[in-house]
Amino acid sequence: MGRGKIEIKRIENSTNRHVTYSKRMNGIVKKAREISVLCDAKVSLVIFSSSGKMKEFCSPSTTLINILDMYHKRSSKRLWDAKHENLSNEIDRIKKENDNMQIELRHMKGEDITSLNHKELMLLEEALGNGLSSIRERQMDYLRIAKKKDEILEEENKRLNFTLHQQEMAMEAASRDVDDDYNYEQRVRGYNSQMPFSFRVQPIQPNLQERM
Amino acid sequence: MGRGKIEIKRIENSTNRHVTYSKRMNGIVKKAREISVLCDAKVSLVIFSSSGKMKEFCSPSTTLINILDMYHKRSSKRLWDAKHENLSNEIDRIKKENDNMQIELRHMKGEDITSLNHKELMLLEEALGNGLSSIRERQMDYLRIAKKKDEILEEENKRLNFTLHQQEMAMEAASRDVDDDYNYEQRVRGYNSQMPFSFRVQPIQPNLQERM
DNA sequence: ATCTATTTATAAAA
DNA sequence: TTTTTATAAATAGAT
Repeated sequence: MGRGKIEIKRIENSTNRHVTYSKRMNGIVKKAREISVLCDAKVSLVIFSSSGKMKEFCSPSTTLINILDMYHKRSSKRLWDAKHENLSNEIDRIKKENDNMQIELRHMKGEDITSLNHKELMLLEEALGNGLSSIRERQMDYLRIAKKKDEILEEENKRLNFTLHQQEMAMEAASRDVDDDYNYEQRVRGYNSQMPFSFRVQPIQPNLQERM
Repeated sequence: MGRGKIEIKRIENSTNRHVTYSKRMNGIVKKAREISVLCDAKVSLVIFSSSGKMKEFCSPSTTLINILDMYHKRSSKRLWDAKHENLSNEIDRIKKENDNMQIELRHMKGEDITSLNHKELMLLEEALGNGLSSIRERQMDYLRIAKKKDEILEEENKRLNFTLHQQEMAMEAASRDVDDDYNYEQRVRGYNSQMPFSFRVQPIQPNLQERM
């Protein structure tokens, strides 16, 4: 396509060669862009001129990295070292594992189970039953702990009330001895009745502080 | 360059698109080969069709790896390192996802639940309960199908027994006419009483063959 | 760069 | 797919 036909062999005249390079290089890039638009193709094109100038084209829908990735999967040629291959393999492996777990989880939540047969359903039901009973047992633990805590608190309460009562008795006796001590007793009584019940006693059982 | 001018935009007709792809793809590869011969250029060309078929061209004087190396030096874009980093990040991400699912699965099986608080246990219990009821519902479906199958079989059984009985009666009547036919009747009776019950009737309800 | 005669690529049809 | 063929596009050589 030109004034004359040319043989496809190295152009010896350096000027001609460079002129032809720049013309054809633009031509190829244009063609690459066109095929990627017309035909939905992903193209990666890298050209180095004999003088070392680089030209790159990549379809707008992708990246060179992406294309190399696809290339890698197709060609089984190792573009990057074993390390990368290992990473890729590991990703595949973990993804598969992930998918399986996802499916198992969905099944345990009762989703997507129409594909399961009777036996599989039985196993699933058993697993769920076991899970449920473990969880209920654990909840019973909490209940037991709460009850025990209650008991201890109540007992301590009683003890403290008793002590308090004794003190009051003692003070009454004292006030009978020292007549104008009446005001003091009033102050003590007032203090205790203002304080919320829950602050009057402090449990001293660290093992029962479990999180609920 | 063709019978008509075309706009450079995606060819919607899939046949045309594929024809154009294969023609232009060959065209580009030819051009790439030509420029690399005529002008001493190093060219790497990778094309993926929309259907995923790959075509590669690389100047005979070099390799893709070589060109990528040169690309790497020129472009300051880090191809390998970026790739490596991406892979590592993805692995981390997927692994984390994996761990979470693993934990969730274990919890649903009633394992490792001592770290859960009361509210978390309640939610878990609810999820398990929902799962169980879905599964039991599905099992009931199977049961219903089995019952229906049974009913149909039984009905068919009755019908067949009735028909059989009628035939026997007819034969008896015949044997009363033809005196020495007694042996034949004995053979027929013997045959049916040896056959297992389940083989005497054949269900004709393809929709009830669901996998169990 | 730009022009243009010619070659080449390819769109449409088969 | 591949071939055919009319036409569009690319480009060699000149300017």
